[in-house]
Amino acid sequence: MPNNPPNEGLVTVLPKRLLPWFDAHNRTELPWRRPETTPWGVLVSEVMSQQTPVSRVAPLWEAWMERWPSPADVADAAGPDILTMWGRLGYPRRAMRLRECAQAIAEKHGNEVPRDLDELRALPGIGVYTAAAVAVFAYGHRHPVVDTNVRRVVARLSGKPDSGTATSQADLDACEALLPEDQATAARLSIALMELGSLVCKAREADCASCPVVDVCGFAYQDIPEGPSRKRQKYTGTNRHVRGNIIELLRQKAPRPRSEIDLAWKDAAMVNEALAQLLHEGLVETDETGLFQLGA
DNA sequence: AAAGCGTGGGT
DNA sequence: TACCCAAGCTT
Repeated sequence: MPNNPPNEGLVTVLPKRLLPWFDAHNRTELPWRRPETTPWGVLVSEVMSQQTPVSRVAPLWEAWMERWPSPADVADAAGPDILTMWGRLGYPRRAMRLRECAQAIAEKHGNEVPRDLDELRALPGIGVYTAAAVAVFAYGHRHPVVDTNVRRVVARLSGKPDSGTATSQADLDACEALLPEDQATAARLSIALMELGSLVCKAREADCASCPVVDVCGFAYQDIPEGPSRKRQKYTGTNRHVRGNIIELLRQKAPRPRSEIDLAWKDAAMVNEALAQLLHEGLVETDETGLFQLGA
């Protein structure tokens, strides 16, 4: 009896079960899954989806890609246009970083999204997850792609509670150990794992009854205590709330005088603080006459 | 390395 | 009503 590593079975079973399941349940209506989508389109979809539900991203991605199809198009766009187009997706700094990313690709990579994981990781706004997602989903490479869905799925498969914290090297290793050797199969499995977490093995409630790998899962038949959940952040009444209101005001109409910025929040001191930050970060600026507008 | 960064839908 | 959750990244 060979002493196989514990994941040997799963490595064989997962593709056999998950790939057919994915063929049947893959959300092909997500616009970036159309076959003609470029690597840049994939990258944009991933950045927009950072901490934002894909249902809200989809329509915006369509409009964005139609207006600015390539990195060079985004690189040349004006700041106020970028921020207005981004709309209410949230975390507007992502939009500005996406433009920086586009500029780097246009200037240093010949307007082509790099294939190499480290080159991707070096781009503004691209972290470990997004770099892997682009390398795998756009180029079909073999890397662990670990977002909150995959982290949860992999943890549950092995019968452990999801850490609920930021992805660790151990999470990456655990995922990598589940990938088959064949590149194309590994890439397909990576999307399937994420889709399973998104549609079936959900955070609040795992729908084990409709799971294609329920019989090999360490979670399904056990009472796994939930791990410490990620620390939740307040929004109502916080600095972020004020910042959001100010940016929204300027998306609606700009330029505006300071007196109208003060309408964003009843606490003037909080407006002062938030506005100072936004000016410092370049999300807001003043024109020659001292009126406020979205940053260039 | 913990904290900060938007927004909205579901329960 | 609150709270949870959503394809994370940066400093």
